[in-house]
Amino acid sequence: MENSTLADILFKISTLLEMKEENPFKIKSYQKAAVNIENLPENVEEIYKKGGRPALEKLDGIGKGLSERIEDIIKTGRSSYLDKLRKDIPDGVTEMLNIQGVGPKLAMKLFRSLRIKTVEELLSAAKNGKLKKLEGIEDKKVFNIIKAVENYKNMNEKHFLGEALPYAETIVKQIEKNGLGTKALICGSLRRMKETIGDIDILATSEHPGDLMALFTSLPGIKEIAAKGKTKSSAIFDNGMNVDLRVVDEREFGSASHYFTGSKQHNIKIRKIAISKGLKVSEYGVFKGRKRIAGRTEEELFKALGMQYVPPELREDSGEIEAARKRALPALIDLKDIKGDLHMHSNHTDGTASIEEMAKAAKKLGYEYIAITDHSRSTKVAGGLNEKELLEQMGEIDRINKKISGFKILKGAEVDILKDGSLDFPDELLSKLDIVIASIHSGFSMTKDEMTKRIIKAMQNRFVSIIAHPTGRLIGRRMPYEIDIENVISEAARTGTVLELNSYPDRLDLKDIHCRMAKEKGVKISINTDSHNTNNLSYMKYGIGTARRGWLTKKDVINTLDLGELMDHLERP
DNA sequence: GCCGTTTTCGGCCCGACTGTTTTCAGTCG
Repeated sequence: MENSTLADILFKISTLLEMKEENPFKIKSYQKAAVNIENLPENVEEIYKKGGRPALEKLDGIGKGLSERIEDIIKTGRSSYLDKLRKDIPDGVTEMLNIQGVGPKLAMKLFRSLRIKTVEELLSAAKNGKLKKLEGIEDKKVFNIIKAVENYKNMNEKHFLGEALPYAETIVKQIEKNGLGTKALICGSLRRMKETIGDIDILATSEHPGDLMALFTSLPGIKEIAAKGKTKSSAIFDNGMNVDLRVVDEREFGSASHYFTGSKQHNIKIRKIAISKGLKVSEYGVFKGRKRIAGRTEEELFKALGMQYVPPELREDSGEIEAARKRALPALIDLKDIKGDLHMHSNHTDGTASIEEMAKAAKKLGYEYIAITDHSRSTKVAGGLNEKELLEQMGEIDRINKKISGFKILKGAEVDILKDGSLDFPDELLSKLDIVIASIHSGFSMTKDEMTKRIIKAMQNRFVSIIAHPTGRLIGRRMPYEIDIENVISEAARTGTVLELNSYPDRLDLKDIHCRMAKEKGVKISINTDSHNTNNLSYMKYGIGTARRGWLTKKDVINTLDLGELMDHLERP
């Protein structure tokens, strides 16, 4: 069972407990356990299989009660406790919590007093005046609920990092353009580089907060203003993106950005540490009694708490706070460490740019090398190359390499891993290439066992350098293949195979926690863009963000090596 | 329901906004 599935069940339990007005701290325990499990690199089911409930109870936030619930879930595939809770509260009532302004109390009141049990029923009750029968609900609230339901209905859930980040950057530019916002910073899960994000949070300082709010709320593309105050405004843009802008004083900027960046669990733990030191942390600063002792910068805030600076991408309460207190955080990889890109396509297959155009674009980014890795013959939809075409392409690369100085194009291929784990090209041909990437493009619906064996067999081929997009997921569209990722990582460690972190915004595969797991087993990662045109090369920053979330350093990543070192690394005995 | 360099019992992060209210509960981040 995936950790995310398990975490999901625990989240659902916490929601239902909240609606039943259980002890708030019990509710928090379930939430905390869910978050911890979600961020855990090791598979909880495996932990349980190896060490039983005592092993579970060693995990942070899991005690006797929760280990029993988790055992039940692992053994039966469902939670009898959750099933019991759901009997009393229909799923539709829980769904109403997604409506802005409807929380657990109101949802239950609607259900108990008016028998409203779906979002649709809520909308019609709002429209036909039934809602006003409830105490404490007047016209304004009814109006807001109608608006919120409509927003909920045409909101398409989460947005890709690769979609949200450029959008947010454009808004920041517009805010800073006319000098009203002296400083603006993207915060929230976007700053933490999560693979999908809900809202965009922007923090700004300004000499003229009122004017800045007026500017923000009149930006092009705004569909609706959800709130507009002196220091905070919230707007919904026509692509469904919800953007919050907050303005704070310069001297609060650090503590405010830390607070608005989150994650929630990280903030809670930071505040607890503050309390244990006789301090108080809020978005307005770090306080000793009434005296502000830090807040202008985030560095200052962490220093005041006796900690190392924690980069935003690590702030998930997954060990970063403990490490920062011991000054043991890794020096995370940075975009500028990248010296080349080892996975891209040209117009010989499904790319749109020529090899030379790709090379020149990469050189312009400051890279020393790239690998051209077009598809192999079996990937028919992408126009995969046959042996003869690949040999011709290798000749072309030799010719282009002579033309471009101070830069090297490696001869590569993205070779299909066939259903039996063999490769789409014979070893004799693979041996002529500088780099071989192997990946799966068909036969997704195999059992976990078969799929794991298939990939492991490919890794055992001595010519295979990298496994590309190892889990095959497409975020929001396709689940990962059924594979035993821990086994795959162990085998990669044994064979010295590199695993890819594919930077394509809807892939980000390996994902953050798997990167961390690979690093711990000593497996090297290659962060590649899988570009199909020259613009795609810029996707590298999403891969870097994910790598940082996975605690990777420069030395964990092979395409930070210079060309000579890389060629040595790619040599197989 | 979890947790412990003051604790195995008594705590558990902090503050703003909204809509409804004359002092606050609910919601949100």
